[in-house]
Amino acid sequence: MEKITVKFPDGSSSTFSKNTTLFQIVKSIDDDSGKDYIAGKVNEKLVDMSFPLLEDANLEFITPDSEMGLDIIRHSASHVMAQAVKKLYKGVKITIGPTIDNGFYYDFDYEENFSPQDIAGIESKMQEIIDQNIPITRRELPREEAIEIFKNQVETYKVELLEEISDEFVSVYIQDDFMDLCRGPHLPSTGKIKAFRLTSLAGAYWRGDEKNKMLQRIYGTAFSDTKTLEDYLQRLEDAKRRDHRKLGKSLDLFSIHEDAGAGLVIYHPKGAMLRSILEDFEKKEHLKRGYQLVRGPHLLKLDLWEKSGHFENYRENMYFTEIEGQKYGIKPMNCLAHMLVYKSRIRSYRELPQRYFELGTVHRHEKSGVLHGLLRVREFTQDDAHILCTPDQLEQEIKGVIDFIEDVMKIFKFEYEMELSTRPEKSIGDDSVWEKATSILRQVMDKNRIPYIIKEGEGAFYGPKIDVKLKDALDRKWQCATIQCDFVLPERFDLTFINSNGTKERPVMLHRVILGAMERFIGVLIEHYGGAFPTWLAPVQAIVLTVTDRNMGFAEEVYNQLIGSLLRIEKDFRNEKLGLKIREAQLQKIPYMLIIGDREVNDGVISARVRSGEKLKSMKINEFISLVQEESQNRG
RNA sequence: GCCCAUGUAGCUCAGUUGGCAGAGCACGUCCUUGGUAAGGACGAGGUCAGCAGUUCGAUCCUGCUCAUGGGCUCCA
Repeated sequence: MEKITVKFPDGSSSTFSKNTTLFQIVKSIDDDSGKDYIAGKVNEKLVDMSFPLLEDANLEFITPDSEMGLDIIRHSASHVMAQAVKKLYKGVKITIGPTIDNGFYYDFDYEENFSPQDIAGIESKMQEIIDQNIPITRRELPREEAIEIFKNQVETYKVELLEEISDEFVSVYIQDDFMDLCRGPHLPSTGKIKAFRLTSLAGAYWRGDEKNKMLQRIYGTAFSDTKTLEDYLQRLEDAKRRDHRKLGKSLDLFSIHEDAGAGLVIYHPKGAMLRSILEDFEKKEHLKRGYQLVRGPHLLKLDLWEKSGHFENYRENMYFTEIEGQKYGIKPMNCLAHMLVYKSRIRSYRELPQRYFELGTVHRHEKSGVLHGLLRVREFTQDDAHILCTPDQLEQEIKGVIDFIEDVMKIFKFEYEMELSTRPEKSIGDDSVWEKATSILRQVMDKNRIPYIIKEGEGAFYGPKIDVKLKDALDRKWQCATIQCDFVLPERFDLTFINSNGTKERPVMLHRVILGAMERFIGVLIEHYGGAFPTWLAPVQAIVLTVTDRNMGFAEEVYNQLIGSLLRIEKDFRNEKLGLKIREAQLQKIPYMLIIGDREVNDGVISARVRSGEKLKSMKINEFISLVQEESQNRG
């Protein structure tokens, strides 16, 4: 019989007869690791355990607890879920069921809507299928034959998918009477699923297109064992405690009122303070980098929005009003006024680039279903700037903005991902101009070796963009910083500058934000710090606590001296026990608690307790003031 | 906007298969003056999201509206 040589990751190798499967190899080799193998990687290609080796190969086995192993488990779990749903609900059609970060889902088309009660039933049916330990087998067959089979099963979505595949042969996976179109690999049998949970129910459009039918999506997750599943669910619970909506309430930062309107944020004193700190920070950082402050109105005449293309391309997101027969649009962006600043007189190339900065409040009509705490609102303030520069300056200006973003993200210790978005369907301007703008963005990213992913067709209507995405407590991504390269609006508004030859030339405009929107950034920031802001950001930096009523006089002096030094201080002189006051200050996540008892009054000092629980040695008030000021300066 | 769920005191949540609405925390008064995460007693607090309908009677059943949560689509 023909022999083949198999090499293992540890460098060893063995010979087997041709057609030996991975199963047989595992059995034959003396493996005392006690590990369960669920799939393999043959020459870097993932395969099932039943895969027969036909030639010499490098072979690696996949364990259930590895990243790839988990992916396979989850994929098989989604098949088991689909099988369970088909068994329970006659006439249900299956569509697609991929794995996602931390889990999987499957989309179903069924006349009646699933309810949360159905989920329990589906879970127990899945458990039955798992307990039966049904073998999962792969079959390759001609595409036409697969189409026939799925047609007979009235799985019209599968037929639709198959009709778009150009391959002559396709693979399907079969467990019992259930068959699904799938590349694989899969677990050898359903019993290998040791821990799973269905997590939620949602609607989802077929192929993600809102023109298509809405399907029913069931989300789930699976792990290699019960312990890791429970750890994961626990981590989710913990993350929910960092939710900015929860902390916004308990730390008394902001509220959103049904009476006032959805998506409209009302800042309470501490939230307003936090925002003000960020705004001061922003102004300084922009002035340091050669930006100038400008300011535009909230209403601009409709004609101007028509000229810019906003009316045509952005109308459904805008609010309109009418004053004395004149139509106005409420600004959803700040660029128009900034262009009018530029256009207010003739510009020379000598004064470019012009960098106009504004904490610009905008209103956008976001669809009701997308509103989300501070992260998606209808009125928000952007740290917006428009840079008007010569085409020659464009690259260095883009680089300048990227550096700015990196500097700021480092200060907050944010990790982020970058994306480059290209021309969308609904847009203005010539292809050549879009091509130019897109390639320069790409060029700057590549030149500076900044990793990014490309999002086709997701640019702004006037130009391509680079976005920075930050994650919330539940790892959902939110766009914050963005840089948008625009050759189109300068053209539409006939912006010019006089070049060194004395002739008129067209400037380029960069639209950019660094934090993005104050609301969204604050939302992400709250979750990032879990509400325990560093001293420089904390709306309340310290709280003065008395031990008994006797100490109030000196405590009041301390308090006054501290607020006099512009520290952000609260006081709690209530007739309560110290332990209670400390507990409440701790729950409010205040960085320092200053305790004033008889000892402190006698010595004219304060005793500070840090949020961490650490007790500092007693110090004079001035020492404490310097300590906080220094810490704030270092952004600690 | 679409799918599913939810909406009870300031907050977190019980509850009534249709018959006067409950707890803890917070709040107020009093007692207590206590040294690093919850001292005690008493008290006040509700159009059970809103509007309509069914019913002798609706917080509960039905419909619509608004809002919130998880997704989809869309965006900072």
